Amino acid sequence: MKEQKIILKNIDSFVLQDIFECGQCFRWNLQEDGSYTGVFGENVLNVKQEKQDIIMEGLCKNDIKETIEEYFDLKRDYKQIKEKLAKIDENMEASIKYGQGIRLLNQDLWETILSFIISANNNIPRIRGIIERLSRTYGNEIIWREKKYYTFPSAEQLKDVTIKEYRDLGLGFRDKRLYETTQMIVNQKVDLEAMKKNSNTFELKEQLLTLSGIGPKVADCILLFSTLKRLEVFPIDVWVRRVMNDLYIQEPNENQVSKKQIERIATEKFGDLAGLAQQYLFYWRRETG
DNA sequence: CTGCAGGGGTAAA
DNA sequence: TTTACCCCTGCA
Repeated sequence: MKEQKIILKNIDSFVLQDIFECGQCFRWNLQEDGSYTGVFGENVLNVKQEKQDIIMEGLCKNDIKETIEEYFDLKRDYKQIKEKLAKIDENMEASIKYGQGIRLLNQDLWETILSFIISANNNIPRIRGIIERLSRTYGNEIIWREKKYYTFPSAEQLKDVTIKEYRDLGLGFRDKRLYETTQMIVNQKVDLEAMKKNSNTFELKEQLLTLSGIGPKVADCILLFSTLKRLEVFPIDVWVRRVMNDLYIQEPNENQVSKKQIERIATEKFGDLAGLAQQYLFYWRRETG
């Protein structure tokens, strides 16, 4: 672990608020100066934007350049993707204009699995609080610039945590789900390392669905927001249902619209970029009402 | 002040 | 296909 710094100049498609507030992550905190500080893996990082420059500094386990290239998905050409999606219709054009700085983070698979189990039927402030307490209680402490930070606890670190302890942490009915999923992963009923090498998206989703607390929506979020990075999946939550119905279906009661129907339209319109289209539409709709 | 709906769904009936 | 679910917040 050593203090490192990197400055990205003239980088395209990179806006802090878009990246950190678009719903894909829960551990990046807005600072008073407009920068964000977060913990991912063993790293603590502060990211700020000054004119055209993105300045990143913090404690990194490995080389900061490689670390952030991977985490912030810097090798992907978002400009090209956005141009392609914007041509589809005026809705996509508007949503991309709004969230033009979005990048889909490559987040640790294990952390993403637990985070999105916690997210089920929950609101963002509470999700963030739970994850913070979980890290503070069971993760490793890192001190940077005289402040304490905590890594997200590993499966091994959570292996002996009881359902009651989760409940006391404020997890509510998700206590059992966290416990069961952790046991399944520790006992290799689901092999995360094998999943990272699996190229079959359908198989990956099937495996995720065997874990407690993971249904179709959470599975898709994990496929999209973790290092698995499947851009073709299309997580459907209340906001996506709403925006898709308003734009493309116009059923008076949006709850009547089936997921199958939404998925079919998403695949037809957005193809293998459905996941990114979902993120632009979701962020646009949730932030602008 | 109390009551209640609803929130980035899932599991069980 | 429907319903309960832990906890917090906003609002009647």
